[in-house]
Amino acid sequence: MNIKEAADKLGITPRTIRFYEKKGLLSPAKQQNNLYRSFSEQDLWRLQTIVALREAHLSLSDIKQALEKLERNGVEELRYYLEMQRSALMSEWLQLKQAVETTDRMIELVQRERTLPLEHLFGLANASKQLREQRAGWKDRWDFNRLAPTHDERVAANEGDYADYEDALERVVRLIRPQQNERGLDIGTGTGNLAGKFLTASCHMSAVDQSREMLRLCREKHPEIETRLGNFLALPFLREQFDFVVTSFAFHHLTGNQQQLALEEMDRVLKPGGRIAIADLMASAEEGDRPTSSYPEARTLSHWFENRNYFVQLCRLNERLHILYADKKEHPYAGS
DNA sequence: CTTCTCACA
DNA sequence: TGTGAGTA
Repeated sequence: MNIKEAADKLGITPRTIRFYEKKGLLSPAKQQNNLYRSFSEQDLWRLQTIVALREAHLSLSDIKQALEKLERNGVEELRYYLEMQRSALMSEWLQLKQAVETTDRMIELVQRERTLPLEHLFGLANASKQLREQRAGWKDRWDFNRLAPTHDERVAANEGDYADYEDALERVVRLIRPQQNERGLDIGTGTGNLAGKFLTASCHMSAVDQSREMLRLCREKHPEIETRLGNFLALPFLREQFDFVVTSFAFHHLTGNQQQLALEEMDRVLKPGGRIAIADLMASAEEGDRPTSSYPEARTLSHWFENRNYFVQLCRLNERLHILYADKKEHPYAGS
């Protein structure tokens, strides 16, 4: 099959196909006499895959890698690339959303003032820029992919940061009081220990983690859980999807500013009337131990939720370990 | 109809 | 990440 026929079949131009070939995504045989390209069924299948993945906005170099791995290791690898892409798109989408909000505020500002409020405008721009950089600023300084194979042993040891681990997970479940067929999300799920506990209550669980290896183990243990690559700062879900959102032993990996963003994200994906539980190492304000600790401060987190019309309940399991439970009101502006 | 290259956004 | 023009 010649190039034009192939191009027509796929709804692209011959020019584009040659371009993909130059980029190394494709190498159709050439006829001996005239050097015309000749497309086999294999080539066509490959082109179809490329076109499909382009539609998901994968870059050509990503597609190239995905195709190579797809041939060697099968479909599982492709799934990884698609999940990566989903996570990246979600993150871009959040940034666009933020840009829209900033623009709205600029419009409002310009409309209100008679002279051009340059300083104020610039302030808005800067705030937006900082927010963007914080979102992009997540780094896995611990290499959780490497930690994944031994993670469950470590939490079972029940010491250090993971003291009272099981107890904390059980209490999160009791606080949330999962009902049949509810949708739940576990963020920073690791190997799915917390998310797994909700399966017995017949909930549909989704689990997010930034570590591919952790998620692989999670799927082995609990095939029913829907796993997604992603992190706190750009949850790969649309708004108001979940009846409850939980997280355990993960939140403290964020910096203070990132924690604010993470709370907004949890709030975004939670349905009205939904519940949130955060089990993690926190600083207790009463003790005044904040200066020595980089942990989130329990009271600050509580206030964040209270200011947004949540009913909040805080309990403390040991020196550091707390569980913050927050209940989102059904109608946030009722009565006003 | 096809090839390739150079330039352009 | 593609496209358009010009060539053979």
